[in-house]
Amino acid sequence: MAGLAGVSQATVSLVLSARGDGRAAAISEETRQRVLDAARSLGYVPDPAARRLAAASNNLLGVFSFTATFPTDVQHSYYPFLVGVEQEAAARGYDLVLFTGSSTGGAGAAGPDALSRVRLADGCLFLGRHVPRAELKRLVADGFPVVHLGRREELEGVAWVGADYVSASREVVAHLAELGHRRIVLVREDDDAPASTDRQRGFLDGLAAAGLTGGPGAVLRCADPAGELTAQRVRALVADGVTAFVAEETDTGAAWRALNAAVREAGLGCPGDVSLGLLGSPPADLAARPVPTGFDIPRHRLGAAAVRLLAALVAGEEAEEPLVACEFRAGETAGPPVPPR
Amino acid sequence: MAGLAGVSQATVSLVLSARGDGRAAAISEETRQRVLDAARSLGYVPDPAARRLAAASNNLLGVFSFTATFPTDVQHSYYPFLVGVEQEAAARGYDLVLFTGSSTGGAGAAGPDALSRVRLADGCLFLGRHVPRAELKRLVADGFPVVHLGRREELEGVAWVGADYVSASREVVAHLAELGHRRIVLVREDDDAPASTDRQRGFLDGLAAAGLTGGPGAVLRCADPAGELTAQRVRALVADGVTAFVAEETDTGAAWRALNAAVREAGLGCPGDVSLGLLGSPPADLAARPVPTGFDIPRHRLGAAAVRLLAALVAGEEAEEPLVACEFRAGETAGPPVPPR
DNA sequence: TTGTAAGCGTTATCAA
DNA sequence: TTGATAACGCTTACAA
Repeated sequence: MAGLAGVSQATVSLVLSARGDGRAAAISEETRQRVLDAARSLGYVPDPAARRLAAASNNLLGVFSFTATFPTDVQHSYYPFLVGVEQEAAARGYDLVLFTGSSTGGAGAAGPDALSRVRLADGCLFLGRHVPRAELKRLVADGFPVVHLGRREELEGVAWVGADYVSASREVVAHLAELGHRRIVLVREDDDAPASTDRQRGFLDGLAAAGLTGGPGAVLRCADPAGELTAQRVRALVADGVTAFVAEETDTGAAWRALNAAVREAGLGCPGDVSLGLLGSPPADLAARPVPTGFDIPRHRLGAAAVRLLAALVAGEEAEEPLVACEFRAGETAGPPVPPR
Repeated sequence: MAGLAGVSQATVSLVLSARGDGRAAAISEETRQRVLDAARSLGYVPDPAARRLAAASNNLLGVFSFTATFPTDVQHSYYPFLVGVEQEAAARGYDLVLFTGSSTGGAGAAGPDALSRVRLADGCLFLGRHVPRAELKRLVADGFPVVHLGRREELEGVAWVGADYVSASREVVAHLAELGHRRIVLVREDDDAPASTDRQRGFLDGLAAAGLTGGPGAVLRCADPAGELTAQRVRALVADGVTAFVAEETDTGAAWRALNAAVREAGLGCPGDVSLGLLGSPPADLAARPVPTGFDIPRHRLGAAAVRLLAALVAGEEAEEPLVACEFRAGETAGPPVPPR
């Protein structure tokens, strides 16, 4: 190549990497053209591998998930996040490396060095619930840029991006309070995932902000929502003055399902007799009608925010705000309170 | 790294690249362990770019799409393919590089060298309709392993994997013939996409195999199905002895929609009065009921097959059968023929 | 069984 | 404005 154009390899490099940049100043137009022509006629393209070797960064952002990145079941997949991840990565000129099969028994599933593979990229995004803390912290300790998608305050030093469940839950309660509800009950499952805790906090904050009292019965915490949340129980609560219920969103949608079933079984209409709220998005099979009042987790934006943060870390910049706001969804399951019949 | 283990760089390379292979014979178990331990403690991972440059492989398979890889609309996305791609890649120990933003204005959207980025990987999978032929053939000519997902016979030399529409369509016709239908009409759009042509061929093959005659009217080819395929037309055909219709699947589902609309408008029930078949999967909004008799394109398996083929090419092996069988779907829109009322 | 050394195709740093 | 030349981190003969 350099031969055909009659110049040195270095000159070729100069010409070809100057493309786009305005600073073509260092090369004479004639040489430039000669090189460009030769390149075209040879179909020459700089080898990206060599390029990256020499330039020490490879324009690659990793995505590592502790479960299959593309599970067969679209509902429980990371797909929505990836949409945002890809868009933002593309916008910033990064390509994505999907580290496959963490759980699928794939590429490097085996050893504890499975995680080391990610060092191939300039930085890596992590998704999933079950994180191998040690390995992750190791990466961080080595100065490798790491971002976790989902709140991870327990893992000190690990940067993360998460949805602001607190504010979103508070907003839903505020909406109900504004409609006139005075007694609202939260139905949640009995685990202590950050996502659950956050929602409860937001719920209680919202109550307080509206001048309402949480009281002992305001949070219905049940190991098995379907078992505890009976029609009878609902009827009793309503008789006692409760006019609205909110359920937390979980993987399975169990709380929301149980709540709906119990209300229906109690012979109560919604929002005719009671108002319902869902702190999150409905499971796919219940997505149709009626649209639950609640909020949506902006998965696209979360993915994008994660990439932004990661890109910042890679560039050695400061981390930004890790919380992404959720979107309030008016829905059709909440109306003014109605006194019990 | 080599220092910590007290061995030469070459030994490190030997140890690390022998992994998986049974031929660890050339290295003493002790040295091997020492290197492995050192690597683990340092979190060392061979630089893929360097690896590739040094003429080996880097365990990376590329995925390049000519539209955004992750369109917001899941329905029209490559998601189903990616499920298979990821699974198969994981199973074979490959990681995936998503070359982003071909159309999104991303990473390398610009020049004609956008495609050259894929050379970083050991081989690359291409998805999408609008292929830059020249660039692709260039890659192939350079001996870079390339597989296109979807039939691409026009691009000589480019390996591809596609669905076997011919056999699948033939099977649907055979099913109808077995039910007793003697006059079947194919409704197709008026373009010459390979997918359309294949279906028609399968349709005619199926007719012939069942001892039925295609005849001039067996294929209803209309530029605008909605315009041509009127209720009147359907009624006339039925009066003339036609007892079953099959429509091809297209992006928009236009043919199938038009067929359904016309039949309904003609006051005919299905499968009571006429049987219907769909050569493909129904559009999402019509997916519910009734399930159309027809076939499903096994997108998972297509993705997996593409990876298998690509892996074979990367390994310098022979290409395998590029056609993936579709799955017959009994559905609920076909029954025994009924004489016109 | 392990070490030495020659590339691989760029980029970057100096000189010229 | 251009040309040598030294990295870059690895693989792979070939030598020890």
